[in-house]
Amino acid sequence: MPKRSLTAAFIAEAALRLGDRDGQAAMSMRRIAAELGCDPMAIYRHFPNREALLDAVADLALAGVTVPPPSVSWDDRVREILTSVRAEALRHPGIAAHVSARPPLGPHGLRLAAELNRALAESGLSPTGVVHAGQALIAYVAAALAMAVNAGVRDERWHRVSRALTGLPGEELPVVGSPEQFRYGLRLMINGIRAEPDRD
Amino acid sequence: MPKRSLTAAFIAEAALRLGDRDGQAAMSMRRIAAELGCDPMAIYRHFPNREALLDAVADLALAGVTVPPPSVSWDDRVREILTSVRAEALRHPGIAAHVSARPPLGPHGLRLAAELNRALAESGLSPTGVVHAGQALIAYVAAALAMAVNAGVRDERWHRVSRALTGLPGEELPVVGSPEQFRYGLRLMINGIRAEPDRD
DNA sequence: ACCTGAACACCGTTCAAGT
DNA sequence: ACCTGAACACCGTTCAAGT
Repeated sequence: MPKRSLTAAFIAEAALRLGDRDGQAAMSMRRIAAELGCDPMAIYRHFPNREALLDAVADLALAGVTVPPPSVSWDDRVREILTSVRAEALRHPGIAAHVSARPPLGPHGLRLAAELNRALAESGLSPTGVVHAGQALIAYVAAALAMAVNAGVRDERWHRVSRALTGLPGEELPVVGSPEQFRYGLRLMINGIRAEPDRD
Repeated sequence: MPKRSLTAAFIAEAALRLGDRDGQAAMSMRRIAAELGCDPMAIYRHFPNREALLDAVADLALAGVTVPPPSVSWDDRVREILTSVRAEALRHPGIAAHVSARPPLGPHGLRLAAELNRALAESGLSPTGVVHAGQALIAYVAAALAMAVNAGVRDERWHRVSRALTGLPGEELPVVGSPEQFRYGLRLMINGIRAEPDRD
């Protein structure tokens, strides 16, 4: 047998590669098993179900996220962590949607959530404020990521309604899910944190 | 034949009711057809595919969203519209996840996006700022809604990481996807809009 | 011309049968 | 005891056959 005892990590890595190559539609138990050259049921020996496997793959996609050193200001650290999360997830088209749909509860996700909270703790927010703001920021990144995955290209109907209200020509309107749009929302939230009353 | 010529609206309404009763798993073409007492293929006469049908159902779920009169301040209008969107979507468990996953491009969604933009236009943001901020707010609502759908209940692992950083007892931590958590993030964004430099 | 439903090409997961 | 793969209970959608 050429399959060498399967491990959870090996399965998740193969699934990530498969998704990078063939996209989200390829992330079925049957096709992942085919990629591994094993029986679909062999995967269930290492993961209770498909969702658990995808959670592991999603966490793997966050392995490359860069965290700035503590010498960097708290708001730049928040910005860089979240921008890097979005960018890393988008580098893995097969799993990006799942990254956006699930809480970051794998080892890499928890590490990043901890780093995010550590940065927010320096903002002067109250302890509950830190937790609230951290969740709000994670929610925002998740949504921006989902928009980037789903839209990607400019949607004419979106533009029609925006144009009607602002009078701007369509070319100047931000693309849904674009990096510029992402950065703007992030700035709003960080500005909002700075404006919170319970800061030092 | 008791089925009386099917219309798109009639199909969408039946699907919404079915989802309210039996949840997200019931929203398959086959089960919706069974609810209607028709052949699954009859639906394709009115919608090109399942996604188009779910888009229509999602828009229907937004029919009851309340929009405050223009006499209300812009920030209260933003808050009320978005809070109402979240609440109305959660009243329809079969379609809430789809509402959060897709841009609001149906008639009700476009109406609400227009109202949101109108309110933001009064905030003093530049025209592009209005569009950016509107998209960021919609992204935030979508993510908060997805969290409420997916989590709902407290997730112990989330709490573990938050507790480690803040030293708070678990009982005081916000529940992921809770209304309080939603309101906090919304306040951050509105505060952030107020802090934008290009306001009047 | 319109409509139906059988069929296609898949799913995730269970479970009985094999080693 | 462990593992395999056939089978179950579904999918969304195509398309040929019927009216």
